[in-house]
Amino acid sequence: MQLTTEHKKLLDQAMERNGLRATRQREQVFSVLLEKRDHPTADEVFQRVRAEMDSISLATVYNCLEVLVDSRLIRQVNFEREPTRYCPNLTQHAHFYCNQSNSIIDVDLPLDVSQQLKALLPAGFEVDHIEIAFNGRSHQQAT
Amino acid sequence: MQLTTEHKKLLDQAMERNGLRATRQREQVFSVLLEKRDHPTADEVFQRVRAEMDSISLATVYNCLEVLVDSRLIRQVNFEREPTRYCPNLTQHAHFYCNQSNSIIDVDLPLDVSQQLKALLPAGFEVDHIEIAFNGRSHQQAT
DNA sequence: GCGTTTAATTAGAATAATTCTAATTACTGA
DNA sequence: TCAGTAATTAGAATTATTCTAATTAAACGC
Repeated sequence: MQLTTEHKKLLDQAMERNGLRATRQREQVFSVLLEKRDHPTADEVFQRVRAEMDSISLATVYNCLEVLVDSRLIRQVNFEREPTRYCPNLTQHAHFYCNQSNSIIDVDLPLDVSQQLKALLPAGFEVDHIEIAFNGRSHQQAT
Repeated sequence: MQLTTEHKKLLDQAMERNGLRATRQREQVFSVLLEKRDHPTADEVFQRVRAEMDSISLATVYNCLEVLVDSRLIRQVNFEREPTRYCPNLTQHAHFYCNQSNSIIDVDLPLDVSQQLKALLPAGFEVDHIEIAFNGRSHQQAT
């Protein structure tokens, strides 16, 4: 699978900005994440990328994921002690972990709700990021 | 350090309820968590308990922590890829991770706010638990 | 109280995700 | 084309945690 020109540009610019190179490996990893947005683990990303680029190593996948996270092109999602998962959804959102299907669903987080959360903090607390994880069951289709 | 009679009773009842024994080790682990509420890791708990009971093993500490979590006497807190931390604060609360001091501060979570969060979910989503982690810096004293 | 059953503890090995290391390969710009 | 730097690679190392098998401790029936 190929990156759309739009995403390719996004990647190129982000790499440029950080003095890094938009390598084939980084493109592929990014592409795999955009293609199937099911919050794969590093190992799952590795399997998927390998289907198209069988020389890639797991270490490179980890490296690419780190670079993409640092460049703010993707987000890292941690849940309990499970392996880290990755998602390309950069809008403010929370995650819902369905215990039944073992899947993760993005939940849109309106600005006013995150403001309200920040308002819970005493003065002098500066927030970089809020991470919200719901845990439960859904009778919906998983994404 | 000793458990207060109140906490001892709490532990005894919880163990009873689950058909488990309130062993010396479990008492000590519980006591250590109640004494210094700084969200220690399993290893830190191990160090602290060992000061009073030098025969205890790390495996036992892990076992005790698991039992206490399962019996709902303590809570498990995960942050990114860091070692799991434990806290005896059972009230609804979020956590603030200060990047500066590397400490964790409990943030009270009013019922109406958690209701509001649950309201973000589409119909058919049943929530067991919401986990909220703030990330940033605080110019306050860390607890 | 004494032996038996069952649960808990222990030390150390095993596991699993991730990071590190050192060597090789690929870009980039003079 | 060459030099210099960045990225990739394979495999070793690390780290938190879990597992295993053996030992110890507690509880129960008598």
